Amino acid sequence: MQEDHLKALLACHLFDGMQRREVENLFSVEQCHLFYYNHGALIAFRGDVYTNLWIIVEGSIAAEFQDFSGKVLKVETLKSSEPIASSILFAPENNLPVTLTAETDVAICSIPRPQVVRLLQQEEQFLINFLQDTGHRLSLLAEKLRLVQFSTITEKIASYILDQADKQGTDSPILPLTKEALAEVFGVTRPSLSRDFSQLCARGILSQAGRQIHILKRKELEAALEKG
Amino acid sequence: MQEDHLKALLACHLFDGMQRREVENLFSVEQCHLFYYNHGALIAFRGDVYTNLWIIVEGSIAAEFQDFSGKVLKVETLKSSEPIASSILFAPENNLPVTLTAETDVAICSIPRPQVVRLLQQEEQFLINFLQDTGHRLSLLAEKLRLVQFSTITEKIASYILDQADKQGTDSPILPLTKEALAEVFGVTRPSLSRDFSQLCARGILSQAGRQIHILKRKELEAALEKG
DNA sequence: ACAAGACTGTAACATATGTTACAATTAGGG
DNA sequence: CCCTAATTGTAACATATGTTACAGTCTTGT
Repeated sequence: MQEDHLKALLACHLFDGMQRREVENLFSVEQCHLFYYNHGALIAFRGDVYTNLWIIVEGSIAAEFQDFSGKVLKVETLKSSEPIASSILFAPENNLPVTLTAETDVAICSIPRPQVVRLLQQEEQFLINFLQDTGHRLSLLAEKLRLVQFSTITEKIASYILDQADKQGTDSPILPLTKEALAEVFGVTRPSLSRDFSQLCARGILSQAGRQIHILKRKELEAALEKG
Repeated sequence: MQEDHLKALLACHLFDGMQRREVENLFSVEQCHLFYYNHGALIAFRGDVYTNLWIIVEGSIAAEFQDFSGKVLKVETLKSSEPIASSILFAPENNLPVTLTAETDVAICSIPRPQVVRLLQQEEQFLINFLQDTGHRLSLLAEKLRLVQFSTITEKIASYILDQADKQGTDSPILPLTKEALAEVFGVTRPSLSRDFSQLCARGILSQAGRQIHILKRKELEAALEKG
């Protein structure tokens, strides 16, 4: 394995709080396999059997639901050093709940389950990290479900923009995604998203120039969180 | 603790494959607390901090999302002997993702987290069971999200009825829920559900008399799974 | 600097689902 | 067995979102 891939692997949060030597004592990198995918490649389908723990060591991966037609709901973007579907590794149904697509050129390290079991048993820190990761994913997924079910497009926009303004520390945030990608994250169509953006502008709450947003009436935007 | 509550506790799948004596050696029932709730009571809100592992020892609990208005999406029904929100116990955000409501009179056993940690470390079987439970919940939640996002009401009905027919081993299944409860499970309004049921009847695919369903054209019902 | 492709806004229209209200039926408790 | 409350079907209407199509603008690679 290349040194940068090994570094990415050891930077995985599952190994937080462990020394590199401890990790290397407990599992042999030789027994892991590396897989490479090109940008845009389909890595795995929803329903595929998942029996090894995959950790991304290069690039990033989209985890999403796909309709038989083209409809998409993006669940999350997984980046280098992140484990994939940790919860599923030990689920009674070992099937991936989402489809995985390479958003860039990607390299994945595949760790056999017995090695994971050994780490869980022999390293308390790894156990805690693993449980934290699975718990965190469940929280994310539950929140996603709540948003999909209970919020209108306008509410999603308001919540997203307020969040970005917060993160970027300004009332003039720049969208980190194209509107097209944002539509996938929200699980709505692009024209519908565009329409609602326009309405918020028409109401004088926002102004936009491409990805550059300006919050003009923050209070009304916050009010839109609860009323649409 | 009453003997029947203790029995329910030990019947929890987390203890599968362990002897009663092993369990009792590893954690002291004395350090657990019992909580009682009446039918209909609110047990906990979404967002509440969750730091002990709760196991139902009597009755059943609805885990659901609730709108600020009255809209409800039921995620699952948790029955006696089932653990609650096992994933969340170790999540970095220790907040319940759903609201818990008592569907009957309920008794809950609350196990302090340190005791759970000890069990996880010292009993491999418990660790496996715990990971299986969290994995299973994630699978369920992911599937729920997919259904909410990608299927029409008619598709949900078709899928549900075919599933029930399968479980009950007959093409004339009886709905185990009122239509009102079913609407909550689907996250739709009751009149909308009723309207789509009527349409399926009008198309000659089903007939219904209260909760008694008859599948008249199984092939068309199966086709409705993919096309609405 | 240019061309090709990606991204964006917009409009007219279609459709699924929600809202509200009311009457008919059923089921359970006293 | 009856009475009340829960459940159900239905209709007219409102609304949110999807669909399709097109034209304008921005990006990016060469």
